[in-house]
This record gives sequence, C-alpha cells and structure tokens, in this order.
Amino acid sequence: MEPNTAYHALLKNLGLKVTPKRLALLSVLEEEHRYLSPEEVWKKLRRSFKSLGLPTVYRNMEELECHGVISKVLHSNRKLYYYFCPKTGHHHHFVCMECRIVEDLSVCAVREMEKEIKRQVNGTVTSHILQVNGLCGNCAEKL
Amino acid sequence: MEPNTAYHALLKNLGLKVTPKRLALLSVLEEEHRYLSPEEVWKKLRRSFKSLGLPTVYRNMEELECHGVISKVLHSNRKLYYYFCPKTGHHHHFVCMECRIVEDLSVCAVREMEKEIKRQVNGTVTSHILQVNGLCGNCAEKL
DNA sequence: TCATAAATAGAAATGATTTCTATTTATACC
DNA sequence: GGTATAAATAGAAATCATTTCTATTTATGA
Ligand SMILES: [Mn+2]
Ligand SMILES: [Mn+2]
Ligand SMILES: [Zn+2]
Ligand SMILES: [Zn+2]
Repeated sequence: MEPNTAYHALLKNLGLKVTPKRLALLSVLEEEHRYLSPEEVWKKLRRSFKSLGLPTVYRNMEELECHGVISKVLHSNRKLYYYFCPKTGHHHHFVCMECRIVEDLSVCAVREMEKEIKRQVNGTVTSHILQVNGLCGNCAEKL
Repeated sequence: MEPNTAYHALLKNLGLKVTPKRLALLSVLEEEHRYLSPEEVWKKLRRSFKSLGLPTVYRNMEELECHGVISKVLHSNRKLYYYFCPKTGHHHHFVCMECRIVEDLSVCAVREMEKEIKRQVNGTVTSHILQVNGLCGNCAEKL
C-alpha cells in the first residue's frame, strides 16, 4: 500500500510503461500542493537521477495531462504549469500568483461567491478567469 | 463622430501619443469580433503601412491591454491573443476554438448554466476554464 | 532469456516573444 | 509655422521555453 504501488497501478491502467522516472515524477507532483513548471520538476528529479533529460519531463507531464492525471494551470505569463489534484469530481481551484499553492474550492459560481471564497482561502482574491470554450453554431455545423 | 475621433480621444485620455498606426490597430481590432494574435494584426496592418515592425504591434497591444482597452484571451495553446470588447460591465465570453469568434455572455456561473449558454450561442460548449487568482493567506500577510 | 516497442538522453532546432539601438515622429510651446 | 523633447518606431538580433530528432537504453510479455 505504499504510494509507489498506487502509481504503478495508475501507469499500468493508462497503458504506460512503469519507469522509475515516471514513478518519481508522480511522487514529486503529489508531494507538492503547488503547480510546477516542467523545469522545476526536472530540477527536483535530477537530485535522484544523474541523467535525466528535460524533454523527458515535458513529455511525461504532457502525457499525464492528456490522460487526465494532472491538470494544466492557465497562467497569465503563458508558461506551462501542472498540478496534481487528488480530489475527484468537478471542482475549481484557487491558485496563488505568488507562492503557487493550490487550494480546492467547493463553489463553482464566482461573482456571488467571492466573499465565500475569501473566507475559504483566508487570502485575497485579485481576479478570476472564466472562459467558456466550444464551437460556435457555424463551426459546430461544419464539423 | 467618425470612429477615428473616438480612438483619438481614447488614446489621449490614456496619455498615449496618437499615431496613425495606433489608430489603425484599434480600428482593426474593433472590426473583428474575434480574438487575434499580434502577428495576425500585423499582417492586416501591413496592407496599409509599407513599414511596420512586428514588435510595434506587440508593444501597442500590450500597452492597450494594460490600460484595459483590450483583453487577453487565455488559450490552451499558450499563444498570445487579444480581443477588443466594446461592452462595458462585468461579463464573460464564449470563445470559439475553431474560428475564434467571441460572444458576450450574460451569465456568470457556469455549471448550472451550461444549458443556457448552449442556447445563447447556438453551438457546443466543450469546456470551461474557471480559475480564481489571488494571494493566499500567508502571502497576503507578508506583502 | 529474448524480441519488440516504448522510453529516454542529449544535442539541436524552433518560433513566438522580447530586447536593443539608431532613427523618426507627435506634441507642447513659442 | 518653427523647434525642442520625449515617445514611438523599424529592423535586426537575442532570448528562451518548448519541441524535435536520433541513437541508445529499458520495460514488458512471451
Ligand atoms: Mn483540486
Ligand atoms: Mn464582451
Ligand atoms: Zn501564496
Ligand atoms: Zn466558431
């Protein structure tokens, strides 16, 4: 029941080979309650692996993201960050622009919930991003 | 009462010099009901200006954004897009991933509003991004 | 053990964005 | 209408996060 066993199963289920580096990457991500850039993860992992390519970290994080294991954080600096959230079910995140900590939110609406959010995180809400993506009527028709 | 007069005043009020390129840039942005990359705007503007540097377009769009005249669109491809929305007041946008059209939304909550949004845009909602930014308790205290 | 496809390292390329510097331009004032 | 001045700009170059490439290594299942 050590975490490694869980990661092992996780990778297996995704049809990915269970490599020491992948296990370590998952471990690093789960320990951090913050979103990290691939380079930051790479720096942490290099302590344990004498040889480790940065592209490997990029590739693995992208892979895990596309399988829904970790999620991208949209940052206004347009750099790549990922966060591993163990909580399941639809929810949103409060992300600190300063220390990059991530906290789960139980609310989904925003404007009318700002007070509630402030109480929950005991911090300051400076802004929020709400963008709805999809296909407009025209494009949905064509495709 | 031509648009140029309005842009002229707009730039003046921001303390920016009224250059032909800035006026043309604003014009291009207002005509499009879609979000555009600086390079796309540059290509459009080059029709009217024999010499026009791409950095000039980047600089001006950034300037306008920081003054709140246009807004950045967070795209999952992490490229830079801007959109000029004439509507005032707090509201959100529906952005098409295919043709990049932008439509104003009158709703602010999401999950419980998806049906309503679908009706409004007459298209398909594939995902939404809701991220709350701020400073966590610790960081808010320190700063 | 072995064959095989997947994963990886390390070097190199990419390309959007930014920086730099000399030149041009808008503007305020006369 | 000139003129001084700071702001804006062009064009070239640099940056640098991210991606691509290729030869080598590794995990896996038979
Ligand atoms: Mn979460
Ligand atoms: Mn709008
Ligand atoms: Zn913080
Ligand atoms: Zn569309």
